[in-house]
Amino acid sequence: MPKVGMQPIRRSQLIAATLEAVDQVGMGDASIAYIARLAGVSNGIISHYFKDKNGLLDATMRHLMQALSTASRARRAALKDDSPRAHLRAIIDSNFDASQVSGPAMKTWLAFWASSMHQPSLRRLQRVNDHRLDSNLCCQFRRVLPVQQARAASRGLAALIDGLWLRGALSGGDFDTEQAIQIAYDYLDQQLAKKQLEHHAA
Amino acid sequence: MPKVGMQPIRRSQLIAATLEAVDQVGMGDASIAYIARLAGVSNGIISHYFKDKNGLLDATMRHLMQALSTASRARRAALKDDSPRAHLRAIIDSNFDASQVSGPAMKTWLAFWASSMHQPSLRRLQRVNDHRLDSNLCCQFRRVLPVQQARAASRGLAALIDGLWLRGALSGGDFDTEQAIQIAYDYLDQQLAKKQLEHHAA
Amino acid sequence: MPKVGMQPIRRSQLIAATLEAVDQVGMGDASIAYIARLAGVSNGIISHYFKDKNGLLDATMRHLMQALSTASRARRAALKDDSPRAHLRAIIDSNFDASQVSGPAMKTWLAFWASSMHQPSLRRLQRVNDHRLDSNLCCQFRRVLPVQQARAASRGLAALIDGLWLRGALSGGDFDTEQAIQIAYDYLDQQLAKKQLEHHAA
Amino acid sequence: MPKVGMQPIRRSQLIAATLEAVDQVGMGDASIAYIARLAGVSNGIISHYFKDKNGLLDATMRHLMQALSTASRARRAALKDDSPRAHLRAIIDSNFDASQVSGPAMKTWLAFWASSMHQPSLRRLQRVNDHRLDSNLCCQFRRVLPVQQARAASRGLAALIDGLWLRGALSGGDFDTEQAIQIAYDYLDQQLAKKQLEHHAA
DNA sequence: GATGAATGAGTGTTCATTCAT
DNA sequence: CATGAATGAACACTCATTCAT
Repeated sequence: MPKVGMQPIRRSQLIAATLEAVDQVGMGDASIAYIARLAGVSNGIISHYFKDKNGLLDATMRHLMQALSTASRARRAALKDDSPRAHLRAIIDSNFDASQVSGPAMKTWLAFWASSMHQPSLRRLQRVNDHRLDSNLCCQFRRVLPVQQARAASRGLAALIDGLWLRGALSGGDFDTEQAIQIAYDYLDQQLAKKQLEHHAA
Repeated sequence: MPKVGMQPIRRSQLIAATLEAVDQVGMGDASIAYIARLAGVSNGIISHYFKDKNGLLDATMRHLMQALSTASRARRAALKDDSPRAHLRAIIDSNFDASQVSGPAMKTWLAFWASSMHQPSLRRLQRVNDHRLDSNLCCQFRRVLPVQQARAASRGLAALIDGLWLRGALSGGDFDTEQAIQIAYDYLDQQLAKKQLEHHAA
Repeated sequence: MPKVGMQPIRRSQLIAATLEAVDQVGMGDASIAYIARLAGVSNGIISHYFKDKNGLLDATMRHLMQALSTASRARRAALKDDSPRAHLRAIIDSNFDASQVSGPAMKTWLAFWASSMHQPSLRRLQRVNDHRLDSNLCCQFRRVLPVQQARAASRGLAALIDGLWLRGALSGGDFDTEQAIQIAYDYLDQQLAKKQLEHHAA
Repeated sequence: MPKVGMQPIRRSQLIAATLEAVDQVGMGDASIAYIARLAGVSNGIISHYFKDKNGLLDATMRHLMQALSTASRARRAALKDDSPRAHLRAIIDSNFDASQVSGPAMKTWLAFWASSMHQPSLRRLQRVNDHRLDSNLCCQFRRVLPVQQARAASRGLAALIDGLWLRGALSGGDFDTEQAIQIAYDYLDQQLAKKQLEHHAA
């Protein structure tokens, strides 16, 4: 059933199949044949749309990142309160969004992280993503904290988010999102509380 | 030539070669042939000592964990100050010990984490390790905090440690250990500070 | 847009692309996709005009042969001198014509020769071509030599031409055409010189 | 039935299978699977002994060349007459030796020639071989001819030999070796005859 | 007439594993 | 103990071909 203009359809179909495959058997065993079978297409189609397996994995990682940044942007655009605290909470929330703590997403992120240690193209994507979170956080912290402290706070919060996420991913299937968010909120408030201390000291 | 008692020698020789291999080419490309070449032995010997490749990876992960817990125990045994704060700082320190932030260690940990999502035996090891850090932290926090708070604090600190470690690993080669430790110390002190607030409130 | 009469245009366009492809990457790697890309058309069009890849290769070889025989005919038609020697020199010249010693031509001829060992259709073409050169040469030699000698002389000269051509093709890019032609002329004159000897002997 | 010291045995076994395969189906269709089946071994063994297919083809071409030079050396060592003419005749003979005009040998040579146009490693081998024939011929011609003439004579004879060989290969299965040798002998004598002419002229 | 989506068999290659020596 | 020869399945990838549009 060959048609015209299939490119975007097939691409997202194959990316979805890749996520599903990584969820089911891990990235190591997510062969092209396996992914193609999940997508219900032939093996050869992958090179047709992504050149090779690497192209597919690249596209899949890009898709995950875009999903995250889209979710984050949506949450922040919907804020009624423009305070730094509200923005930072929205960022925290979006990192524990359902789309990010699902099995496929978590497994794929982890696998990509591991792969990125030895694959320049993935590593580059990885660093772009890391930097974006960091800079988003820092931007907000700087509205209430001096630059030095803002930087430390954003590093700490970014690490805490990733760490909570990581331990959630590794712990099993039951991710207690609420508890994780609470811990992150706590950290956030403690960092913001330094504002007053700073003012008193000044 | 006495060939008795080779077992422990060969085993650690092969584990070391595995770590080196994962560092050099990643777990995906760390084939038995590659590891054997690094160790300077024949391919066949691996099944002799570890049954199969999985056995070797299992043993390697166990080795890493043991190294971490040994380092931690050593630091804590050397403490002159028995306070919870001192113990918790020692635990933090040992997680950013040189042995844990080296290239091979970081790459191998990451690879194991990713693999553990799909390999029951690795997953079991992983959870034991996670639990040990958690319980060590909680144990100390409970000496000054009520159980509920102690649990939250230990989860937060564990996550922060892992997150700092993770972001350090992913960021490139230059791991700013001092900054990471400082952020963790900060978090620790904030959690411990709740003791007084709690007492006042009570 | 009148799409009638495209056949001859498309056919020669695709044949030219085939020659270019064989020149660039060799016959083994001259895939339909590669040729189509060079020609700036879609993959599917080749079966439309040539049924399959074999049809295209067949047509390409026919094209090369026609080019050679056309060149030869043109040279001989332009002769002012009708002597056997003049004709034979013209034949020699046309075999080292620029169109025959160019990279694409040499590489394609060689590739076809090799393929013709295992492909009946190409082999048939090949033999027709060989026979034509032989018979053209023999025809002229017979005007001055007895049949037996004429046959030997034409075989020798044909072989010498092919051999010079082959060694030129294999040697690299720098084909010393003049030297090759000189050697062939030499051989020609020696064969023709047997005429007198023969007469003397008679 | 794995044994030790199989390397030389397996290597020549696989080279023989390669020649047979190229003879049967041509180099294009001589897949590793086909060759392995002919040799009665598994596919994987080829990489074990030759690293990859290219290594096998390289070794096969080297084998053919060595066979030729060995044959040539043997013939020349057996000469009772040390004259240039005798040596040159021996060289001619060895190029039409049964080992060189057999189906497998001819088809493989042709295929290698074609491949060498696009494969640097084969091209290098090819040029070494060409140069050897040229220099052997020239060496003998120089014993009776001035250098300039010797060089031309050796080029001509080399080309004639290759051309006769090529046309024999392409013509079908029936290689009239005797006729080819006679034509080459003729050429040889004509070149040697220039000695006297030269002297007379001088 | 022309496209390009789609197939699926086939390619070279890698690899964990087994086992005779 | 240790070797390395040997296997065969699995892999990513290529390709000529078909066909709905």
